[in-house]
This record gives sequence, C-alpha cells and structure tokens, in this order.
Amino acid sequence: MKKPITIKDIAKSLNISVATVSRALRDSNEISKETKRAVLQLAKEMDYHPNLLARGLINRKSKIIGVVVPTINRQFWANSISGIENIAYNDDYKVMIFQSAESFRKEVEIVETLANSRVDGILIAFSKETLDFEHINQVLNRGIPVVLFERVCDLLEVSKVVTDDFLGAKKMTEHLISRGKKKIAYLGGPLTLGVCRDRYLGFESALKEAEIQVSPDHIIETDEFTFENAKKAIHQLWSNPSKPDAVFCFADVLAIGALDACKELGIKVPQQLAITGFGNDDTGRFINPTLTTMAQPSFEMGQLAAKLILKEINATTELPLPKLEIIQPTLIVREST
Amino acid sequence: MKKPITIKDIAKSLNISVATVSRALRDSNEISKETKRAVLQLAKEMDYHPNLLARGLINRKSKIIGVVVPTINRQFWANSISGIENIAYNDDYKVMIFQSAESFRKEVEIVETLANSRVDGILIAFSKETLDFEHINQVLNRGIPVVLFERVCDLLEVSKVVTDDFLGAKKMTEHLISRGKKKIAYLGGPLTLGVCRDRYLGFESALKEAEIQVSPDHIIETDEFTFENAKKAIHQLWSNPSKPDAVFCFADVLAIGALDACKELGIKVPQQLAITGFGNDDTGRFINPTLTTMAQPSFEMGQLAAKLILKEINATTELPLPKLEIIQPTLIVREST
DNA sequence: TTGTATGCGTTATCAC
DNA sequence: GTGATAACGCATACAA
Repeated sequence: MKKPITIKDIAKSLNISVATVSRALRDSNEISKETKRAVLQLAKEMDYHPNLLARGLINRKSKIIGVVVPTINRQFWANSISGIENIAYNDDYKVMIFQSAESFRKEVEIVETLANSRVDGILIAFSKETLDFEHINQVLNRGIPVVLFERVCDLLEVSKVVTDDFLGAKKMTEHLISRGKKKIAYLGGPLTLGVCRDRYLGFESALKEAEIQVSPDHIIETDEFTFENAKKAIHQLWSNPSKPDAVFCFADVLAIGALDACKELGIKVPQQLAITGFGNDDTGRFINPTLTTMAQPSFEMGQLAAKLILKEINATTELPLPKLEIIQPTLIVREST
Repeated sequence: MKKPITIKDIAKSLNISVATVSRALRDSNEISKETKRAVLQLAKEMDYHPNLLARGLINRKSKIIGVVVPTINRQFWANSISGIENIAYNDDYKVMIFQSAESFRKEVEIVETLANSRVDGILIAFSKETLDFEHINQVLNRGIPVVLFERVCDLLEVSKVVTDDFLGAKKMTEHLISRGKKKIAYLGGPLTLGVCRDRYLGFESALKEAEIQVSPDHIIETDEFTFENAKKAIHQLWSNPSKPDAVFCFADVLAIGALDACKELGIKVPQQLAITGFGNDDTGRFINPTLTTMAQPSFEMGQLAAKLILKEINATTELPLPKLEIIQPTLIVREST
C-alpha cells in the first residue's frame, strides 16, 4: 500500500511552502499563474489527490448529506433517494444513505453516526417504531440541520415534505364516483393512524360530498400490506351479499393483490369492480393498466427535501431559517378507461 | 451553531491530559477504572461526540465502504445495496452510495470522490457506458480494494460477483420445454453483448440439447427494455404465420409488457403462449402469477460482494489476497402451472 | 504573491 | 497509569 502524496510532498519537490501549494490547488486568486500551473502540473504527475477527511476537519464540514430511510429496498424510498442525490450532486454534495429497517434503535445509532461524521445536514423519514424524537433534537442542538420527509413528526420545528394524502385519496375516490361507482369499498390500514387516517378521511370526504353511503362491511382494515391479505379481502368482499362495485386500495401492493383475486373469481375489472391504488410513479409501469393508480411523486419529494436541506446548510445567517412544510400534491398517473 | 465538545474540553475540566481522555474513551485496559468512569460520565454530561473525520485522518481509514451502482432506483440495485448494507452494518462499517446514472464521466468522478474520502473499499457495478477501466486501476494503485459485482470487467484483477446468466437462461428454457413448449421465441437485447449474449447462449443451448429449432423471426432484439417495446414485439410475433407457443423474455419489464399484450390480443397465458422473464426476487411479487420468473438473488449478491470487500479490507498481510470470482446461481421463484 | 505559524480533533509514541 | 508532544493532511491569519 503506497503512501498517498500530500501537498507537503509537492511543496518539497517544488521548493515552495505548503501554503502556496494549498492555494494553487484550490485556485486561489492570490497566486501567480506560473506557480499555479507548476503546482497543478506536478500534482498530476505525482498523482496527488486531496484528502477530504483533512479538508473536512479544517472546514468543519464534509460536503456530505446524510439520508435515513426505513428501507432502500422499495420503489418509493429508492425513488426519493434518487431525487435527493439528483439535487445534491449538482451542488457538489455527496449523499450518505442508511436504512433504519423500521428499527428505532438502529435509527438512533445511524443519526448519531451521521452527526459524528460531521455530515452537513440530515434528511430523514422515520421508522414505524419511532415515537420518541430526542435523537433529532440532539442533532439539532449540535447545529446540524434536519429536514423530514414523508414520515414526519409534527412536533419537531423543522422543515418537512409530505404527501397530501387527504387530497390524493379524495381525488381518487372522486375519480371512481365520476365513473359511476356507488358502492365503494375501502381496503387499508388502521383508520386511526397518520397517513392511514388521512387517506381514509379523504375517501370519506369525497363520498360525503357525493352523498354516498359506505357500508360498514365494505371497510376492511389490514395492518400488513401484502398480496395475500388483499386477496383475502376481495374474497371476503365478494362473498358479501351486497357486493361493492369499486375498491379503494390503500397501497399498490394491495391493489395488485386485489387484481389477482378478481382474476381468480372471474370478476371483470373495472366493469364489475374497479380497483384503484395509491402507488408511486414507478410501480405504475409494473401493474395492470386496468388499475387506476395514484402517484406519490417520490422522486420529486426527494428533490424538494434536498433543496430544503441545502438551503439550510448554506444559510449564511446564524438566524434560524423559517421552517417550511411542503405538502406535495398527488397525481393520477394511470386511469382505467 | 454551538462549538462541539472535544476531548480537549473534557481534559481541561478534569485536569488531566487529552491522552488520558482519549484512552478512557476508547480501549482502556491500561487505565484506572476511576478515571475511566469519571471521563465517561463527564463526556455524557457535556454531550461529547467523537469527530469521525479526525479519527479517520489519523487512522488512515474511515470505516466506510463506497458503493457505485448505475441507479438506485431499480429493484435489482436497491436489493443489492440492501444486501451490502446488511453485511457492512454488522461489521460497523457505513455505506456510502452513489449512482452513476449509466454515465461514464459521472462514474469516474464518483470513484475519485470515494477514494479522496478515504473509503476503505469500493464496490462497483459499472455503467453501460464504461469500457475504459483506468479509473479502477488508479484506485487499486492507491491501495484501495475494489470488488466488482453484476456489471463486471473480466480484465480487472479483482474479486467479482456475477450472476450465472447462461445457466439461468438455460434452466428457464428447459422449464418451458419440459412444459411441452416447442416454438419458443426470444425477446431480448443485442445478442452480441455481455449478459445479453450469455442469456441468449443459455437459451440456445437448452434448445439444441432438446433438438428444437428456433425460427429466426421468433428472435426479436430490442435494446430498450420497455413495456411498450414488449407489447410491440408480441403483436409482431402473433401476426407471424407461425405463432410461437412460448416467449423467453430477457427482463421482467418485457415479460410484464408481453403479458399485457396477450390480454389485448386475447391470448391465453400460459396455455396458448407461455411467458417467462428474468426478474429479480422482488419483482415476482408484483407480477402476474401466470408468469414464470427467474430470480437473480440481488440481495444475496450484495451480501457476497460486501463480504469479499470486508475480507480484503481486513486482510492483515500486505500480500495480495487471491481474487475470487463468485458465480451466483439463479433460481426459479415462481412457476406457472 | 509567498512564507510562517498555528490549529482542526484525534491518536501514537514516547517518556515519566 | 498518566502526561507531553508529535503527527495526520490541509487551510488560513498574519507577516513579509
């Protein structure tokens, strides 16, 4: 393992001071063209590469943005990371990604590690387990800006980017209604919690405005969003004396499972039963076009979050920046005809 | 922005030397229990956090593994990253992720950045554009271990993890043959290139062994793997006087598009036309179960790659480690009946 | 324009 | 056990 070349080596070879080399390398305007060229040339010849750790130590910043997501392994989060990276890259920031795997303990560790690595800012979408936010407050106290996205906490005084679940769900329901559907079932998570509640309220709101009643046994709660659960739900709904003519699915996986169940039962989609699903921009490609899907623009969400954190990082004042809450509208990406 | 507490601050408060504090904070078998406890306690009280940059500077290592993938935004890559992170985390390594976006220029920049950040090792899957591997050789010369995965280059003397495309394609084709299919079409990328060739050869090999001829107009090359291209291809195949009874799709996206086309044309799957696709372990969940899919175990691939790089990093000798080439078998995850 | 000196936060090598 | 002190590689205030 070769010892890396340092500015000291260059300085020695050129019989000048390290300060001059440093300046030449960083394109300082207070340096002569000649020495600058000489340094640059020798640096290339000697295969010099700056040590970013040392630079970070001195500058007290690393040009790195830390990102914490529940898992990298799902389109939604992968997309949002992609969006973050997309923005960060243009500003010469690197992105350091971690997944909490929905574990609070791991999330706390990660946030600590990121802070200790002197990342310039942290973007985080909380794990499902996270109910205590002391780790975030600690990081904020350390002067590291934090921006929340998608899985946020209203109590924290930081900028956030969230999806407009209420309006999205409402629009999707209205979409069904406008297609003449009148007995719309709901398949989703516990109605009391966060996004689940928001989407349900949106669903409910659209129905109320259209003066449509929803039958209680057309509402199915499931806490695990799996293919299989969705299939069970459809079987259950279809065995019901009053069959629905549409299903509002909370998540894309559910919608896909539902579709599959329809095939098994010989139900025509969307004529007999329309299926809609809250998906994200990419999943749409993978699923059946008889499905109406609602996009959560995750890539754009990442971009927005990244822009916010960069703004905070580069805020010259010591004054706290006003905290924004961006509510991102959802889009219908694919409509069944 | 508060100034972070350093060991110097702790030393001052306790009237001891920084060396002692450093020892107490870390190893400490040569330190008295009392001072150790005192330091630890005060550190907590003062909200001390170690500066990983400084530590990295002195240790000449960062406890970070750099990862470069074409895009984070696809299941396959997201899965492999997940696998990498899974292994790295247990060894207390962090993972720094970048996407080359299939751009050679960006890939070179990223590799340079990673090396300059003094990452302890680099895992890379090359972009499609990458034909020159000088950037890798440079990094290797700098003493930073590199492991390639999935998109590799045989010329480089480093460890690699790849998918067994030939055997996977062969097995999948044999699967079709064992189901009585005799007119099998091929839908995939340019037959001359890398994985495309390997899979095609596997396809061909299975047919040869079964003494089945494949009609030239049953082979469709498409360089862009899109839903639409697949649909076009199926329409084209089906307008052919001799219709195929099965289609070997190079990628999952193609298979899904093909399925869709079958629906439009009223083709029964898999009775009239069996569709198979090279997918990965996750996509299977999203697609129609009438599909036979071949799994590329991307998560496991990431795990393997991570294990290899960790081994190289922690190799005590200065002797070069033997370079392994792990060929990962593919699996059939879902069979159509 | 260039050089000198100092410091960033931590660890390692000596001494004591 | 503990304490000075010198690194690690780089940047900058201050002189010259």
